[in-house]
Amino acid sequence: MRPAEIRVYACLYGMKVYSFGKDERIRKRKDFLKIYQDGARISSKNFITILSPNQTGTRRLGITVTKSVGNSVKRNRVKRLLREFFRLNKDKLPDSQDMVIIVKKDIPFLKYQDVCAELKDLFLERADI
RNA sequence: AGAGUAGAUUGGAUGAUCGCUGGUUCGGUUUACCGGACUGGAGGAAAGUCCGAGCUCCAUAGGGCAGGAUGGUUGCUAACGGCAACUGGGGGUGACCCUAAGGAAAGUGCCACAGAAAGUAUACCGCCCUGGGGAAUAAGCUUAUGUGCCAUUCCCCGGAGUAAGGGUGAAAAGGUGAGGUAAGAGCUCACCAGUUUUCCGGGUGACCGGAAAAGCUUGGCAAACCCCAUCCGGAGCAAGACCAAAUAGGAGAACACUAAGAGUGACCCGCUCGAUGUUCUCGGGUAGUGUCGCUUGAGGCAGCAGGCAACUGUUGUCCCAGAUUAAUGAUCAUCAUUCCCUUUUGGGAAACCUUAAUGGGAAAACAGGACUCGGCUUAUAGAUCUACUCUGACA
RNA sequence: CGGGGCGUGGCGCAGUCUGGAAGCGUAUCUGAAUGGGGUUCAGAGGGUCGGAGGUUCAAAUCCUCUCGCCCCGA
Repeated sequence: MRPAEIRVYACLYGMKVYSFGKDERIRKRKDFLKIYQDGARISSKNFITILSPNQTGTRRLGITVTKSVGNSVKRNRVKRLLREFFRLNKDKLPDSQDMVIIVKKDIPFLKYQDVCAELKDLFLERADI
């Protein structure tokens, strides 16, 4: 099913495509620990991504930003950028998959385009496999 | 014009698309979601957590003793270690700035090196007087005799006085002058500086101004111990209150018994509760994307009045974040601010100066609520305003 | 929210309590020794004592404020 068709179906069932509700977030410490144990890790320049299948039928995102990244303004900005990327590109990701993104320390000031380019490379590669 | 001092304000704006989150409401459906509409959604420091309070709980906290904090005065305040005004001291040409600023004649302690001595002043050198011994010398007297006496000078040993002087040191015991003395010394006097006491005047007060007396002259350090005055019970929203099912323990009261232990996060006294057993009554510990606490408050804004001011009173008006893996974002467009480049216009011989416009590009800080307030401190691109001072020039 | 610790040559530390010349090890450089290197020996250089202010005759040390780092408890 192509993205355009998903949007059509979504409109028919009254669902928003680019929303990002609470169901799509990983919010429990237990879940995080489980994904850390079982998931497959992919490292890139600024992020470490952990992927793990789940049984809920939805794609879920969790973000880990430690204190060493910077003060709360920098941490919040990185989280917002990653959330924005997930929100706009989640229809290209496989179903029933949990995804935790860990932000490395000492990263430079990122724009949205930088995040987009880095993560798109990553997931296009996986799609080919 | 330049340099500077003090204080205040602001911390980009609008729109579109896609999202996040609180509230109200409507519909679907049904007790949990979905959708629609309307509406609210970070700061001057939200930060650091350095003080002070509210609020909550802990036998409502009484006494003692530790410990801690504060330290000019008056006022403001719910309170403060905060603020305002004033006083003393210090700095600056000045606007102005800094100031833990009670007590050193309660006690203890410390003051390196140097120096005689670093605190009940001492007595090493020096100065002066004097006892004894020795040496030298001119005159006089004397004698067998430079033998003795006397005088002067020097040296050695001892006694008494003195604090004027002594390359030091951060600091040396009031300073200058005169008298006085064997030599000296506030020993005495004059002037000056300081201290204490008393009196007069001003001020609510810190304190200020003036007068008199006492020779009184007493080093510094209490951000050394300490003394004095005032204040402080402890813990903190992870405080604290509540909740469905299953499983099975618990709680309260009375009686008996025990006096161990616990409540008390400095300790002691005091106070309160009581291990265990029996009987009766009640109905829930744990758990959790749980609920409440959770945002209306010593609240914001505007006007008027009082006060030098901090601030207070009063009237009107407004409701302005409540997340919990933790919400305010992303993209685009336009405008405004600053800077750079290009071209054009005006002046000029040129270098260049300057006004406006076109096009292109770049920059925009410090920083994100987590129970709530009042302060303090720290970070901060750029922009704006007010008052004042000094220097230079001109009138 | 509460509590504690650290900051001194390039690196690791002492000195701070009780104020009085800033030191130790290692590293660096120079020389000696060796055919050369290492080890060893001798010598030298290198410090705003995290920052600012204050007290004091005098501050790494005492006091106040502040910056950064680390740890612990609920």
